[in-house]
Amino acid sequence: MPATMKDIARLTGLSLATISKYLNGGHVLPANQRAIEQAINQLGYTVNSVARSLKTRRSMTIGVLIPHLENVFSTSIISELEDKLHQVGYSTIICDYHHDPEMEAEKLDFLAHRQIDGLVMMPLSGCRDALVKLRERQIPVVLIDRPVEGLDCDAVLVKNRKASFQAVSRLAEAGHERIAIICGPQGVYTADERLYGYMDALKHYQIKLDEDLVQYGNYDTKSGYVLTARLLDRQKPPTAVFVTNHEMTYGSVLAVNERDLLMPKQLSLIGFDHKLLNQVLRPPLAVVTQPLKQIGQTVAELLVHRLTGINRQEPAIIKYLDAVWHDGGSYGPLS
Amino acid sequence: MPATMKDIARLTGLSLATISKYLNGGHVLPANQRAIEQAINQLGYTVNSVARSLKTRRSMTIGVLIPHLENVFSTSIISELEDKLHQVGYSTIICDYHHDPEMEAEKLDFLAHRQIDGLVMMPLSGCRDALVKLRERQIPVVLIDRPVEGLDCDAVLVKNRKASFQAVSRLAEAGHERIAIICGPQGVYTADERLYGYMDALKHYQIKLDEDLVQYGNYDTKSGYVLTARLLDRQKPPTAVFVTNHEMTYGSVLAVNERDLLMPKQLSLIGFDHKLLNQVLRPPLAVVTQPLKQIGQTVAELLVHRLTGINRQEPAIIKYLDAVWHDGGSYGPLS
DNA sequence: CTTACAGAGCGAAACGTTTCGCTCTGGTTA
DNA sequence: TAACCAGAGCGAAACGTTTCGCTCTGTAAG
Repeated sequence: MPATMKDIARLTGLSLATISKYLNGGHVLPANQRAIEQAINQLGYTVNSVARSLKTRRSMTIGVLIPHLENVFSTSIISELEDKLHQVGYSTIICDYHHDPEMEAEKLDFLAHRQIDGLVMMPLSGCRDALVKLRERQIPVVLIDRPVEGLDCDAVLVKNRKASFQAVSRLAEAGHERIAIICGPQGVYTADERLYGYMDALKHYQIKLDEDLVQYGNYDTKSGYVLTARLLDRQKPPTAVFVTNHEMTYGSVLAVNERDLLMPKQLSLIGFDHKLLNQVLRPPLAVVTQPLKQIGQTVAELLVHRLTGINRQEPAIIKYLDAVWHDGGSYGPLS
Repeated sequence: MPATMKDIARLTGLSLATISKYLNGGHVLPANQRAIEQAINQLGYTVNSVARSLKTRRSMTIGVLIPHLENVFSTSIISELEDKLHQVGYSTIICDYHHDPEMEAEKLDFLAHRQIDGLVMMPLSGCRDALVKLRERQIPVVLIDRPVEGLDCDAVLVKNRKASFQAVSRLAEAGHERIAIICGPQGVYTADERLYGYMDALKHYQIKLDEDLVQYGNYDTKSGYVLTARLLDRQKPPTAVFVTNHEMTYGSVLAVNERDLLMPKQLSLIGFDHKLLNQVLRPPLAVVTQPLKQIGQTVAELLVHRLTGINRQEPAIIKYLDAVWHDGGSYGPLS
């Protein structure tokens, strides 16, 4: 059995209170310090963090609930976040809900039962009630990517509308008037914002909106592939396509490759978040990416601020971060 | 403050023992069941898992220590593992050590202090002593990818030697005699195995080993790029290259693309693990991949077996899984 | 010399749940 | 009717740490 503080007490003749005081930075006489340290080394004692958590009412654990762990968007953020949390002594419980609303609710419930000190979440759908309950318990919540209506908590969001506007502007400036967009699902905050940015750009460049060029996918590879194929196989295909997330960008490239279409001569394509395709394809795919490391850092800062602050009742903070443009040769003038 | 079992006891007039018995599946009279359930609903009671962990000496938490969260190899496995653990009530603490041996040791120590019930780890280097201590505490450990010398614990490994043999055999069968390999660091189990498989194939096809065609990288994108460039820029470059991990494969493709070399006419290239390049590039890059989902499942099975088994002293189990071949047009006959 | 105060250590209780062993009750069997 | 047994509930203690309030001691100041 692992040594407990009682074993240290027996070996040193000191009280539990003194040993605890020493371990937690209190002042203890030098001779007692040495005796405690020697006993710790001798017995290989480590604090039982569970017992500590029970008494202090802090588990030193943060729950992180994400829609898909294999998504680069998720992993870059979590990697950054886990480091930052570790630096201040927190452990990170990971839960992947695989884009499934029921699993989202199930794993949120699971985390809520775990005495987490805080929650980081990329929400998908209607978990507002469960989140409100967490907030009632003064558990800090930081949302990533999309806010939850009616929930007063911190969030780190990307300026998706602006990013989309800028990407589509590139296509418009290259002379394209038949610019298609492959959106995410209607009603999803990020998808809506990216669509609005597209519309903003069309309006700005006085290009008439053609509803047939607006396709709604599920933010997965397959819908990127299928919708791109559908657009390209039309009698009157678009001359340019803007794809609005990482997975659909990949699917789109698959469909383009399958038809051996040359970019930018035969089709202009701009993707989202898929930085690898910006670097591997010839010509490089132009992509607009979310600043993943910065998101992770910002989330960590917000959360740590809440966890370590005296007054946890400050108003919610919403941070908007700019996307990053990675130019490439996948779009150009009409030919 | 969240309701405790004492609040339920007050409301129902029942003892803590009865309530606990009910919550943990024991038999309680129907009238008492109803009273307890009603009180739980009324007060929004949830079990304090920290208190439960202290008493039961089980945290229901598994530590997962990996070298790089942004690596697809890691995320696929963890995604699978997290699901399986969740299904049996365990939470998954993630720790990313960024290929840094000191951080590996630090985060292993961090996890060891966390009363984890088990550990899953992709080891990098000399953490044997810390792992031995965990094993002494009867904490199940499952290693992924590489064993640790002198450590008696479960492991899930891929037949890297065989995978390498098979990939290089393809190049040999296509007639190549100047086949280069970009290995990982010497002394790293997987790197050594993949090199041995290369050597086995050369021997099998009676191709003389040319040490200049054996390059040692650091299993990162940069070394894949640099070493491929070095090989290709020689006066007498290899006609074929086998790159032995995901990141170096990507780096290699970057170097090939930069020189506008055509595959397979000017160079035959086979990669490792980078399934995306198998699907996106034209022609598709031939790759041999590790069966990530299967690894995750196997790890979870081993661990759950240890966690739920009566006799935790069974001999260590080492599972070897076959790699998967994804054919592509990136290699072919000499031209 | 006496008083006051600060430093140091300690005992006891608490955190919220689980579990063991005891007691009681009701039903069944002889 | 009496004895036995199983089911049900309960009280108390335990898990390992933290923290509060009390006591003691030594030093400095009046």
